[in-house]
Amino acid sequence: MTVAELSQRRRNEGRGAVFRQRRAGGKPATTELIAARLAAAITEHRLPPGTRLVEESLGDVFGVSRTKVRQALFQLARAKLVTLAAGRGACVARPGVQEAREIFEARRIIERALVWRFTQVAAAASIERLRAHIALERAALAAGDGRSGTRLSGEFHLLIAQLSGNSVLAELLRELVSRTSLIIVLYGSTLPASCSADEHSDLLSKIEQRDAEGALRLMAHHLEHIEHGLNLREKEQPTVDLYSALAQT
Amino acid sequence: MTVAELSQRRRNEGRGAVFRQRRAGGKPATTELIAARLAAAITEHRLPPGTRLVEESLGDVFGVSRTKVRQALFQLARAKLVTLAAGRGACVARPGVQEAREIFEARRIIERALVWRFTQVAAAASIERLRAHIALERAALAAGDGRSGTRLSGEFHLLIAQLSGNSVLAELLRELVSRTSLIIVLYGSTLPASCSADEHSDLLSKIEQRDAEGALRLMAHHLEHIEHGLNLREKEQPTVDLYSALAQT
DNA sequence: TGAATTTGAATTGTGTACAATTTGCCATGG
DNA sequence: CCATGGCAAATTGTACACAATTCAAATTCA
Repeated sequence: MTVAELSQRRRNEGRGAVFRQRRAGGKPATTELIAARLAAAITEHRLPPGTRLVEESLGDVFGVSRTKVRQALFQLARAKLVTLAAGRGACVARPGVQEAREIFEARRIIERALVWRFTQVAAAASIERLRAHIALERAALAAGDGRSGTRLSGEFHLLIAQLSGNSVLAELLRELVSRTSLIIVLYGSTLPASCSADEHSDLLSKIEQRDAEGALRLMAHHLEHIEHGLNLREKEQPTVDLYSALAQT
Repeated sequence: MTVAELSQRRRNEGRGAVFRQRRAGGKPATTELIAARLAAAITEHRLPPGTRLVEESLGDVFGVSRTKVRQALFQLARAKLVTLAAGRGACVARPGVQEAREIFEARRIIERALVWRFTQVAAAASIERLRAHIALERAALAAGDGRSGTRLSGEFHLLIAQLSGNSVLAELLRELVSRTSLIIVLYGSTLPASCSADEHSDLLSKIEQRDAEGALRLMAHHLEHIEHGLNLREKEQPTVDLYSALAQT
């Protein structure tokens, strides 16, 4: 059932409370849960960029009133996963190529530093944890589950950040990773996720050998590899082009 | 008039609409404006850490209903400037020493990279802009305006980020800088802000000479200087200490 | 006295009503 | 046939009402 159909159904029933109560066995969803569910749906490409997010429809989906949905949307707007046009509602964000490049640059800066530090301080248990994660990635790929593969690939990077012991940086990186998944669906990653798993594995080897310099280089290379697999040509921003075009006439 | 008094006054008048309309000549404040005003008040130390932020009182101050204030508080919570305890309202955040150290480490990582890049790409106009900013810092210091001095000092770092042409990183840094000002008021900066202006000036010299390596080193040193001027001893979390103290008796 | 409990004021959490705005559609006219 | 204007539906923006919760002070009982 699509979001639009749900919205229609709600209207047909007059007051939506009946429908809302029928759904969801347990307690009503909190604002954070709604934001998390929406964020997951966006980063896992179930809600493609540009999708309109109508408050009341989402309220029906989650079994709550617009109030909580609205708060969740504001939060996601701050995380840059949705764009809020005043008086015009929310859409899943569509980061431009400029923003995409900046995000990759930011990731290179942050993740190089993180992997450098991690290589020096990582306990054996942490390395084991990463190895297990890579196994999950491979399993998802073997099962042909590309969606899980993409998610797990992002989580690998996040895991390094969390295991490095700087939760502030880990939090910053979380935002960048989720925005990256938006970029990937927009500018099509040509490289199969399997490359990712292999490169993750190589990176882990360097970390295990305590080769900080090599690990750093591999991480930088890995991120560049992902970025170059995208089609980041300047084909966007019709608005600005239109303005300048009109100014000439 | 204090926030508490405003709250009282509102109650005394029965319906607050009268008071609310009397205030604020122009149009009602938007959610973003409220968030920005609150953020400014927090980072400029007019609202010290731990201050309770009662929704209705703030609503009176800004001449709006709780709805907008609430949204603004949620935004600030995501920016880590306020903490939201469920059912217990909002307080100005009190970052712990661990978080403080992590924030400084994050800033070192990001700002070293930014200053490196800036040194390579900075146009003459950008350098001039920074020089003018340092003049503002010195003027504030000469006038004994410590509050403006602190704000301007933070803005210098932000300016480098913005002029480096990566607005994603600039945005990340903005959050870190505002959290830093919270740390400074909590853990008391012993060093006078004048040091900052001098160090900013030295940094700008290196940038002007296109000495990327030297500029990078100066920036790292500058941030360490600020951090070491703080008293980041493990003196927090009285709750845990109380528990262990009671267990002994 | 002092610990437990009750009570009530203050505040937050949530839904809902209504106003303001936007948008698509249709009629009207050039 | 296209442009224009205005109506109607849909959607957002905001305030407000009321329920749920928290906190502290007063009260009660041992």
